[in-house]
Amino acid sequence: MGSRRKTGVVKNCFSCPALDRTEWCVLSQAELRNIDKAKSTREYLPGDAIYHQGDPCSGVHCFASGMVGIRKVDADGNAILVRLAYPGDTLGYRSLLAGEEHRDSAEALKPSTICFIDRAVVRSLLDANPSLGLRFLTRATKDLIDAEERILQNATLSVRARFAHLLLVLKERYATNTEDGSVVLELPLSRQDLAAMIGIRPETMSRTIRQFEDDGIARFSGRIVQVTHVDSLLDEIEPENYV
Amino acid sequence: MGSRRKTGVVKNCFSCPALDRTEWCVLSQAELRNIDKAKSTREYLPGDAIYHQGDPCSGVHCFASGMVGIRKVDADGNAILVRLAYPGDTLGYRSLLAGEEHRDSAEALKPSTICFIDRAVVRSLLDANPSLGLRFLTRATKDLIDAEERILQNATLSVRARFAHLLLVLKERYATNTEDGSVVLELPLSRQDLAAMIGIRPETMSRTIRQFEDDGIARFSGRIVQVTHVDSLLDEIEPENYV
DNA sequence: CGCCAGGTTGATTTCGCTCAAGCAATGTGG
DNA sequence: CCACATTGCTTGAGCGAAATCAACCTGGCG
Repeated sequence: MGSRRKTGVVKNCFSCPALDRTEWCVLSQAELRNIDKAKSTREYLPGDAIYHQGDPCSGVHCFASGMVGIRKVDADGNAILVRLAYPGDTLGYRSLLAGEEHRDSAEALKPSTICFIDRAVVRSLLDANPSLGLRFLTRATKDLIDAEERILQNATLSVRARFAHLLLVLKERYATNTEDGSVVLELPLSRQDLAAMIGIRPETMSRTIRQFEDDGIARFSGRIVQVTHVDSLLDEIEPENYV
Repeated sequence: MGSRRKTGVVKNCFSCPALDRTEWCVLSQAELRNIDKAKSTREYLPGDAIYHQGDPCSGVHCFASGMVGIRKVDADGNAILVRLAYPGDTLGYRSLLAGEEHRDSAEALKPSTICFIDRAVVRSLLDANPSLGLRFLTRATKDLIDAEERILQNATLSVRARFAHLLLVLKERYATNTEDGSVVLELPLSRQDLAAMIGIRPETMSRTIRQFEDDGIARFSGRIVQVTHVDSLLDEIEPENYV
């Protein structure tokens, strides 16, 4: 006991801790009640699959709490981590809207609570309440801008810079405490997954971590990272910008 | 004369050659008439900017005919080509929906006809006709899937494979004629822009082109390319897949 | 004519991958 | 409880692909 305290059952959508961050928050009380009745809730443990790439996409998953990673199978058959999802995210909405089957897999990385909403329900809500569609549109647009930003960065930046950037992003979400200017955080990912996130091999990840330690940028101990100089991370990203 | 025949003035939206490919095609006649009255049309010559990265985004541009490239300024200040737009595309909708200013620049690569629609008009249409929003949502989702596909490919595939892929994509759009199995097309891009599209340096582009010639995959003469074996291009992309 | 931008080519270097070994933590079956 | 696989991580050695640096060539264009 004690290891499951965050996975308490979500009673209903109204008390969902992530409701404010979801697209559904524009719905009326009556519409929300519709979802609430139609949804099914499940608890996932680390490693559990929420859905698999290639599965038919029969609805969306509403990510209430926990931690989830999105994976894609590459040409060699490896399920590489492509991004993280956050509570409030609606998993699988792209596949649902664009086509038939899931383009990627979703896997719980920590104990998570996730609800499922059938496509028919989503469809009827989209038809009934135009603001829901606009809300999803805004979301898709934001995701799109992020994706294009990432294309540019992967093409332009060095491995060091990309790793520094990743650390900064993770810091925003997972920094535990800050003291004398340094930041401590627990990486939610294995080295392999860290590597995949910035498109490199695990060996190169190890070496890059070692470089960062040697350069005094951060200290790594397992998944605990102490970033000694946040500014150094920023310096890594910007190759002597002049603007 | 003869070099401008494709840039005839677009009289109105109803006779727009790209209407079927736009999101606006779901609008009623009355709504389309609204756009038609509110829009302004402009002709652009190669090199002309449609909008600049950083500009406030005061509406969308409706790409009727011609050819347009989307550029992004990288960390070094170079305006690198990130993708091509096609007639029927609505330029700048991401920036309009997501935030304030343009995240990239649009530039005419060939003589082009492009209309401008003010954000207020777009907004009122989105509010009035829910299917328009859903249409844009589908579009954004498709773009998003493309972008993520590209992230994966850039990380996974070799330069040869990425160039082969680019040639195949350009072939779909710009293949002029096919004869004895070979395909001839006119590349719409400079070497520099080709290089930027697959995230490499111009020098590497030159060498890759030379490799393709030496390997008998294609013959390059200026911007004219004769792809001798289309199958060879496909072979380049799939590194002995077994599935 | 000289200039300049775009393109090609060559020489060299750098970065990240591959291959390979070793190590610590964890699990498993006898 | 020990012998042993297994898995994730690190480290080293060598290689190869692409970047970088540099020269040169070409075709406009003032």
